[in-house]
Amino acid sequence: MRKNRVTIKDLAQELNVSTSTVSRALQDHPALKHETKDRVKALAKKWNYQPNTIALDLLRQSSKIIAVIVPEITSHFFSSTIVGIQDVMVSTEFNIMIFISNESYEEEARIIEKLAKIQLAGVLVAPSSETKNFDHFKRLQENGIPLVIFDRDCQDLDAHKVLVDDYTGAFDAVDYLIKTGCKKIAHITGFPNLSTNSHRLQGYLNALEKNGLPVVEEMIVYAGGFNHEDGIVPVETLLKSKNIPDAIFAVNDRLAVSAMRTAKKLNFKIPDDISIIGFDDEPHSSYFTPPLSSVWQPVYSMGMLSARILLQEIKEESAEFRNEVFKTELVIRGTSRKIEFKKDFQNER
Amino acid sequence: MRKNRVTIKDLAQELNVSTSTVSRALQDHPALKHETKDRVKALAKKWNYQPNTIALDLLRQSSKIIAVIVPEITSHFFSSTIVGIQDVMVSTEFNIMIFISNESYEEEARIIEKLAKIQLAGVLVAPSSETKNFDHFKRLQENGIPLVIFDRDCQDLDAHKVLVDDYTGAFDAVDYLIKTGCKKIAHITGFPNLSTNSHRLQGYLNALEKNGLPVVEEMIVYAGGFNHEDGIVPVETLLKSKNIPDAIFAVNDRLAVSAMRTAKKLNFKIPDDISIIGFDDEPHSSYFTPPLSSVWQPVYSMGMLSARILLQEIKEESAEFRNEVFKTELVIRGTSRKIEFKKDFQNER
DNA sequence: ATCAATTGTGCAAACCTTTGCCAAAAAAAA
DNA sequence: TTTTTTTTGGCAAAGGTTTGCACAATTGAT
Repeated sequence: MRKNRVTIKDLAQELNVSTSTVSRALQDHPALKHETKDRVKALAKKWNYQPNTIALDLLRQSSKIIAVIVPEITSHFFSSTIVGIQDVMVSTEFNIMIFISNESYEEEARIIEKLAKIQLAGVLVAPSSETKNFDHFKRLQENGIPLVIFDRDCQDLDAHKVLVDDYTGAFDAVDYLIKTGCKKIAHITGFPNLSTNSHRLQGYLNALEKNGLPVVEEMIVYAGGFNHEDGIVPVETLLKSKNIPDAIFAVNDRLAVSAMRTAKKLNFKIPDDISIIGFDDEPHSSYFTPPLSSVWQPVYSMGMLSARILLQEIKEESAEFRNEVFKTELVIRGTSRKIEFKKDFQNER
Repeated sequence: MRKNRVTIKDLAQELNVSTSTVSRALQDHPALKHETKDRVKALAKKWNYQPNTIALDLLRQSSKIIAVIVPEITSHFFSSTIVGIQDVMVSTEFNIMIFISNESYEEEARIIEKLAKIQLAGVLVAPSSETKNFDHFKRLQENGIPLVIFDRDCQDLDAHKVLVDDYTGAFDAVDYLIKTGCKKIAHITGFPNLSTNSHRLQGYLNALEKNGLPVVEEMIVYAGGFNHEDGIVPVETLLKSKNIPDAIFAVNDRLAVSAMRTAKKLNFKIPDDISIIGFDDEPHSSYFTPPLSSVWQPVYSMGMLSARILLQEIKEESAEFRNEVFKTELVIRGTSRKIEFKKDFQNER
């Protein structure tokens, strides 16, 4: 079946030298005649010699594999992050192995269990929304496996972290809505356990407070998940209640989109009757009618930086854990009103 | 740094037996006293012994790694396929390594070059849109590495293939448009080299022919890529020409969406002035206004089947190459008219 | 008591590569 | 020529596991 690979022994035999000479020749060891080196290299090339990675890994007691664990892969968010990671890794000797936790703590723990059997160079993980216990991550660290947490924070876990400033992103969005005249702003959020969600909620709350608006309990609704379907019922309830909001800030674009559809169905005019702002700024968001306003996150850069930090840690264990936080950007499109110049001007002074 | 792993030698030493005994005990070898086995197993458990994968791989001269090469990962299509693959692999001893070719032949060849250095168990690949030469795939096969091609066909390459019946999918969509009264149907397509594109084009052409409609050269427009942006100029040109279509069949949803937006901007009513049908049925397609009609593909199943066929081939080389073709499904929503009963009835007889 | 059959266990090779140490050969110095 | 230095290249171990072969010990049969 598998063709016999050319090994260093084959070369040695053919050239009547020892395997060590061949090995050294291929590595340009200084203590070797040039002529010998050249002969070896020539034959290696001719026979298309490929070093046996597995043997090398065995020798070094570690493979060149980096595991990436994400809650899901079908959203633009995580797939783009993976592209960022891969784009960094592709020019190195490392390769990435992808695992999907399906937002399940159990699955995540099982994956890490499985990883323990493989000897890998490092792990990048965006924790599942259920993950409250970090022992499995700690075990990894205790075994000397470099770890970087990205996107979602693990409080009380000492590790390298690459996050997004969700708080400010949310604050700015809600602050913007208020500046355009909205007074009753609802917030659709998800699993409260998730750092990204709780930070966005906090941003929402503080923006209300800063602008002297009251926090109304019923205006904060929880969706059961991150997908379009998960938003329909909560939003419908909200828009059919006595207390109708004049704006919705959604924790992500999918929920924002389902809010849009529900609002339209109930004959709300967007953004005149109700403004909507999402989070993530997915590529198709600008293609909806009206185009969705959203909070953009530097996902690709986040993936790249996470990868770089991990590589750095693999190269040399660092004394301190890094904690990088990326800034978001508010992208205003058609689902929110424009700030009028006069108003803005008044605010400025 | 890395903690010392427990090896079979450690166990052997502690129990005063040879490593072979330990090895056999852990494998429940028949020629071993029960008592010995139990003692070994107990200690292995107590010391949390984990077999060294690398050593095993070296022995078997092959790792438990499967490479998956896709043109991109941010679309719903490929990310879902990957989920299908992963869902099959997760319950096996195999893990997947993902590589992204960015629709580039060169990159694809480079990846395969890189793979040759690693000894892997098998490869799953959706070829890039530029790939016309299959020597790199053949080289893989010649080296005895099991290979499965999915989504995109490689004509003249003998390999396991898991594809989608793009031809019928397209035919049905266009046939449907004609049944709803459309007479001037345009088609936005992409790289003609790609099997999926050419099959969809063929389905479009044959549907016209079957219904006695003429093929108009200018009605077939080529977009430079698969993304939203790539559709804007071609569609604008089309809709501003003298010869305005009454329907657009797009080769994928992204282009369909950009056609929708352009049509709206030019004040076309959808579907009254112009019908639109896409391909892929991405999850958010139904959230546009009006909701996009599209051709659904069983992406998840395709990923799963590809993975299963590869596993099968890894287990035992099969005599024949399999060629599986999945059926699509036409999903009619708001961007295309409904078939009126009478009309349908008339057509039936 | 002797031999054969059975059962349990160990030795050592094999998988491929790197590398510390040592020795042989060559060159330089005396 | 002899000694010293330098250059060159080989030996063997190490990394963890499996497994064919052989050997030892036990049991059963004669």
